[in-house]
This record gives sequence, C-alpha cells and structure tokens, in this order.
Amino acid sequence: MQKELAELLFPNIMKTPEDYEAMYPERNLEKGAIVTRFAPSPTGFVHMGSLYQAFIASKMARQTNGVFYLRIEDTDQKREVENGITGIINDLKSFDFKIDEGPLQGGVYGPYIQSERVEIYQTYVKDLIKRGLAYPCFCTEKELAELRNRQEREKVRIGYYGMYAMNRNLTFDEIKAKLDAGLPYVIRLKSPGDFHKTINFHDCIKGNISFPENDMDIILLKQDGVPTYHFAHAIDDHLMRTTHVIRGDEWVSSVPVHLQLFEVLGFTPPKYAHIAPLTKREGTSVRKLSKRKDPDASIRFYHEKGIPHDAVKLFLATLANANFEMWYNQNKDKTLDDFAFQFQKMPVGGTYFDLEKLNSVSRIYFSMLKANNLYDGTLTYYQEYDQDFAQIIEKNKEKTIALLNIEREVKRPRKDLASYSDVKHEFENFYDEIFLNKDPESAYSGLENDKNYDVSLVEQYLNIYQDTDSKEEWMERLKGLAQDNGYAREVKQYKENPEEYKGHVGDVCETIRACVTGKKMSPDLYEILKILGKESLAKRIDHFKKYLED
RNA sequence: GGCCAGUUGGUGAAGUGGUUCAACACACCGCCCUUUCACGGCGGCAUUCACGGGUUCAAAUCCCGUACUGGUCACCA
Repeated sequence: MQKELAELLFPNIMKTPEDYEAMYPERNLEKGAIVTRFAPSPTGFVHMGSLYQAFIASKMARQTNGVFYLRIEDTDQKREVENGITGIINDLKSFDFKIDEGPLQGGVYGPYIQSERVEIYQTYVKDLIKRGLAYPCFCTEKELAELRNRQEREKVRIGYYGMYAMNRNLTFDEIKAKLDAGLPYVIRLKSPGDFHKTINFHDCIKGNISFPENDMDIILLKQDGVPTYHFAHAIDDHLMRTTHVIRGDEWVSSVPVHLQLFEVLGFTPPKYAHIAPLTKREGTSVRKLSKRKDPDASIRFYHEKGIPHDAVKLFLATLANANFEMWYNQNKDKTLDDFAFQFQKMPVGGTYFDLEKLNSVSRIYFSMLKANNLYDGTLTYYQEYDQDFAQIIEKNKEKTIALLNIEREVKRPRKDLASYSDVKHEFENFYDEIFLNKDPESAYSGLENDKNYDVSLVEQYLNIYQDTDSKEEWMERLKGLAQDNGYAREVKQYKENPEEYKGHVGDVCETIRACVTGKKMSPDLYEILKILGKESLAKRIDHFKKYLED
C-alpha cells in the first residue's frame, strides 16, 4: 500500500537513494579534514553576520586541508533577489575566501543550487513514503490556524504532532480521493520521536546540549514540491559529504529535527558547530546585527570608509577566537593563515560587534603596512571615491610615499590611520595645490581659531633653513632660534623657571607646525619640513599671515 | 507560554574545582619619555565573577532555585 502511494505521488521519480549514494561517494581526504560550507539564501548582499560565518567555515576547512564549498539555498522563491548569487560570490571573492566547489566553480557533488536538486529530494521522499515514514498532508492554512488556536486554548504544545496530526493516518483511498479532487498537499515526516524522551548531542562550540526528542510531523516537501530547509539540509549535507555543519545558532533548537531526519534516512549525522550571532546594543537590550538597522552590517560600509578587507578579517578573527589577538600581537610577522582556530574557543553567547574595536584593529593593520603598499591602497581607494585627490597623490607619488613613510619604518610605528579615508584628512594639507588654494580660515581650521602665534619665529626659521640638516643639526638650529627669542632651549629649563622665559623650544616647534600643517598635531616636523622644502615653507608663511591678520 | 542557552571591571572578554583565578585588549585617569600628536614605559580602574541556597577541606568554575538577556516554536532560511 505504501509502495502504491509512493508511486501514485511520484510516478516520475525513477532513481533510488542507492543511485545517489553511488553518484556522490565519500570524499577521500586526510584524517581530520573538515568539509564545510557556506549556505546562504540569495536574498541580497552578504552582510557581516554571514560573512563572519563564512570566515569561520572557510578558515576551519583551510587549516585542516579540507573543503569549503558554496551552496545556494534558494528553496524559497518568494525571497529571492536578482543577481543574488553573483553578488554573494563577488562578496566572498573580495574577502579572498577560496571556494573549492560551488555554482560557478562546479564540483562533483553538484549541483550546488538547491532548486536544481529537486529530483534528488523527491527521490528520498518517495523512499520515505515507501517505508511508511512520510505521508501527504492536505491540511489548509485555515485548518492549521484553527489547530493552533485550539492548542493555545487547551494550553498544550503548539504544533502538528501525535494526535493533532490529522492527516497522519489517512487511508490510501482517502488520499486517492483528495488527490483526484485536485487538493494541494505537502509531504510530512511521520515523526517517530517521543517528546518525553531526551536527545543528547555535542555541539563543537556550545558543548553538550540536550533537548526533548522531536515529535512534530515537520514538512519535508512544500506544496510546490520544493523541500524545506530541514529536509534539504539533511539530504545535501549528507550527499555532499559535509563533516561539519557550521551555521548560525538560531538553528540549535532545530537539531533534534535534523538528527531525526538523519536517523530515518539512514545517514550518519555530521558534527554541528553553532555560531553565536554578532550583536548590537540598543538601549538596555541586545539584538542581532541587522541588515536594515545597522549600516555597518553591510560590506559596502567598509569599502566606502576604506577599511581594508584584511583588517576586517583580523577583526572577525579576534571575535571568533579571543586568543587570536594576543597571539597576533606577539607574532606580527605571521598572518591569519598561521593561526589555528578552535571551535571550543569560539564565543557561546552573543558576540558584541564593536566598531571601536575594529578601529583599533585596523590601526594596527595600517601601522604595519609598508609605505608603498599603503600608497597603492590609498590610490585605489581615492580613484573610486575622490578622483581629485587621487590625481594629486598620483602626480606627487614620491612625495606621497615619503609622507606616508614618516615614522613608519621604525620599531613602533604611528597608529594614526584607521582607514584609507583618514589619509586625506591627515595628509591633504601637505600638498600646496590643496593647502594654498584653501582660504586661510579653512586651511588653518585645525588651529581652532587660535591666533596666538608669533609668525616672526617662522620667518626667522626660513632664513636659517638648511635642507641638508640632519635631525640633530635641525634641532640645534631650533634651540638657537628659541634662545634668541627669549624661549628656553630645553623644556626642563623652562619648567624649572617658567617666569624667565616666553616659553620653550616646544612652543617654537608648535608655531612652525601650526604655520606649515594648519594643525596642532602632526607627524614628525623635521621629516615634514624636509619633504615640503623651502619654497613651500615660504608660501605657507604668507598664507599663515593672512590667517593671523583676519 | 513551552523548550534551549547565556549572565565575569567603563567596554569586549580569558579563565570550567585549589598556592599568580581574576589574564589580555579597548576606553578612561595619573606619571614618565618627548618638538606637538601619536608611539612606548610605569601605575590606577572587579577584595570579586547576576542574585539566593547547596555539594566540597576548597567554587567564577559542580548542583538546585530566582531574576534578567537572547534564541526557537512557519508550506522563511
């Protein structure tokens, strides 16, 4: 009878589970190799939360010489977005995640798009029906809603299970009659579970967890013949020979369903690793990072700000394994690839997505770049976002690299850059074509309207300027200049007898700095002056005077 | 409401029974270095690990309860 029912429902399915088992054999990999996947729905761009999951999955696969593949879960046509798949692939590519198998790169376990695998799912469903483990259900939305209401009233567990599974024991003739009447139906699992029994399993991240067994007759195939997530997961991850299912922890409570599915299908279950969500604070509550509410959830955000993807990855790495940061700080010459991530060290609760932390990670990243690499990245960034500035730094390539190199090739480099967008802000005043073309007020806006400077100090400095000076000679000159004008040669001198001086050599520097950079703070003045040269200095003095006169 | 999980300083977090167990990072403050800022150095910032009880010679670490936070209970993934 069950066999007849199976044939009645799926007359066109000719293959058997055995055929697919043979088609997709076990992978031949070294022991401990992790086969895992990134399995998004094509609902738009990849956001931080899913990127984080992809990062962890690809990392775990890479470091065990395993396989990282991409599977598109497009079983819900309603949610689909145009170009969703290429968008996802491009996003992953831009972060340099190597995809071993996927819709574009192919692979012997394909197709890697679920909508192209419908025949496979139906084959297994047909087999389950044949074995009396699944059945067609004709319940309408309305009936289901009524059931829910009734269960709410009776204060019993809500769901389609046990005695509430109305269509569970329909006879063959009843089913045939409904079919003949053209009624739509879904295929449900005839759950063998008992809610009063407990199922234990081990999650690689969360540890041992126990749940009541699943007794819900969950839907396997929707009305359109396409599987639900649960069923597709069981079939695909078995057939694609996934060893570790790495996914968001909103799935933890579904594990009993999934384990049951593996059981009835006769599959060995994979290991599970449920990743805690990236979270944000909102008042006193905590919520998942949201595509809609958080601009920083989008990858675009980092691109526009000019935070390199490698810096973002470093940040994700510290979120994934907090001990990464310490290791990295002690092994600056190593890369992400040299660190072995551990599931056990991944956070169990929510993971706070802290932009300030990203900032600090990015600063360290920038501080370690070589000037010419920094230059290349900067140029690429401004070619996209500010062509005028891009032209200027391109025209002044050597000068720009020299500027970017100030206090860089030292043991402890500066950390004043957190993004490419900071470069313009920090350095634009060093280009005469920008600085001198600004009106004096805005060129010197960094002085915050402080006009208490003695410009004659800079004029005197111009007269004694020697571009062959070593740093020590330069300093000597400044000290002389200080002394001649009633300033202390040394800061200490001044501190001991402040009333005897107008100020100290630092104040002299400060005045030159203000004149030259338009700011109260800057990288090493000696280096800057050397790069700018005497001519530029002279022009800046005139500019400075206009500002002071105003 | 049922089921499952989490709760360590200003923040993120290490740490799962015992003489450095309260690391580290970010933030903040103080001092030092110093031509400014930064960098760096030193110091400060949880007598205590949500609360209450229990087990133990010994608990942030194990057990029970309470509170709070989050997840989940779809023909969405």
